Amino acid sequence: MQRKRLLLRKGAMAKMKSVNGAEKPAQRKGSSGKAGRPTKPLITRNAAVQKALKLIDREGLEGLSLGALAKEMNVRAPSLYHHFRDKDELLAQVARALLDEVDREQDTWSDDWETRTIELGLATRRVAMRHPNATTLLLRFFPRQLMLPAYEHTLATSPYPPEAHAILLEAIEKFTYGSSLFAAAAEAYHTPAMPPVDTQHFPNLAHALEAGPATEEDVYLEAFNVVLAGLKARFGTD
Amino acid sequence: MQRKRLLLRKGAMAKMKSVNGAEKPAQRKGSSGKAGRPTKPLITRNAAVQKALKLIDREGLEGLSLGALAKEMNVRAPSLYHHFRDKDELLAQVARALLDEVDREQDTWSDDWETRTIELGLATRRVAMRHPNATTLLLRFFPRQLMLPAYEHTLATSPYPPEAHAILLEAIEKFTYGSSLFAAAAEAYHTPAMPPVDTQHFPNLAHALEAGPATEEDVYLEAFNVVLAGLKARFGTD
DNA sequence: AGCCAAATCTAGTGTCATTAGATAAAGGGG
DNA sequence: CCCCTTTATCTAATGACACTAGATTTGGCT
Repeated sequence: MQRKRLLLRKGAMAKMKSVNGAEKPAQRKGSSGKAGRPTKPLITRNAAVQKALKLIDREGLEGLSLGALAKEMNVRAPSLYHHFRDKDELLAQVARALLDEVDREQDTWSDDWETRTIELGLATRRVAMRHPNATTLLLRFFPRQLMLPAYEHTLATSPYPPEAHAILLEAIEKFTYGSSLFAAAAEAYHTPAMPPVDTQHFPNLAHALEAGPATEEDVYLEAFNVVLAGLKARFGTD
Repeated sequence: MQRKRLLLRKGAMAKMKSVNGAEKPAQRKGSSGKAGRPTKPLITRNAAVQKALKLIDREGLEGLSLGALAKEMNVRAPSLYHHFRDKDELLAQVARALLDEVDREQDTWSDDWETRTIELGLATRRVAMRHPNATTLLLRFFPRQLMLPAYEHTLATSPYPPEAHAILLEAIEKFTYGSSLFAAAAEAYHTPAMPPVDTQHFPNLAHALEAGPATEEDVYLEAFNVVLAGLKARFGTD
């Protein structure tokens, strides 16, 4: 059941833009008030995904039930199944929407390799902090396809030899997502990134926490520079 | 309606035992087969947590329902609420159990700082790969308290000055968990860590993937060494 | 001997994802 | 213009599940 919607109807394409004028209207238009097909589709994949993300931002991941999303769209929950096979497919699209936000910034970035690499990581982390409740979705539904062009660009312009590439990606990607996921989780669940540390038992740790860079993002940036320095030390020639 | 059997006399109950023949063990011991407090507690927090982890390992995170766990323990689901406030409290204990596995290895580690630091990261990653279905719990319920002693030890013996400590922790911890979380997620959801990459469109990326170190763990280790090299480059004196 | 607390049970409740099947409009072909 | 298929929504129902209420039985303390 549920075909696969390989083909968008052309008519639908033309309007794809109205995504948003829907605040309150979306009332049953030319209908007798019963059920059946509406004059104008009430749901589009895109609108549903965006509303879902907003709902998650506002209420948390657990706050996203199909019922709640449907209500948000002035529609009933089962109708969403006409557009998504199941809830997971919707969530996967939300994850994709997150990385799309990163992707859209790319043309504003520097040409210098190190700078651009930092900008990619930082953009990723900032999207995570903009949507902390949704960030864990990236773990379950990582749309790596989306990032391949950016990664290819990173490797193609990198000053390091091919043998370094896999290691370079591992270091940068995993560090960035590790930092982003934990920072987002701390925000989402209202738990401090670090618990109160007993200065008596853990003097070095306690000191590190108060003496470190001002913001968590600054710590991230400094650590990113450590990674870049490591790449240069291990693989650099100049 | 449905009477509540408030007034049944004990004698009447004596024969209604045939319940099920229940697998084999943990049969009600000194009981007449009804309900009530058992002679010996059937549930302990620890046993429940361990069984929960096993269930997650076997069936996935979604496979852990309180009903399933209860069945595993020859008990009914609501009984678990005598030992855990709610499911989250149980899951938090499972997360703690994971880090306990890391913790228990500590005394086998080297005294050399870099070696020991790698051993800590590697042990963390290996626990994640031993329990890939449970690993995401670390994001929601990170029992950082457990790791404080290990972190303090790392800082106390590190060859780097205090200003470096916060950055050092960020780099090592976030990289390690980033790698572990993604590797575990790939395993848990049966999705490849990297999708098939089109050699035409992404030549550098494709080459990096086939030319890189043999196993994912090897890539992790090499990248870890990059981080360590970066620390030395940025903060080292010798 | 009696009472309170502990540990389990049976019976629900409400929420939620998901399915089945009815209904009505759109859009195309005669 | 009528008919027919497809599309998009609905109502109703199902089954899992987390969690609650309150009954029941036993252990331990006084």
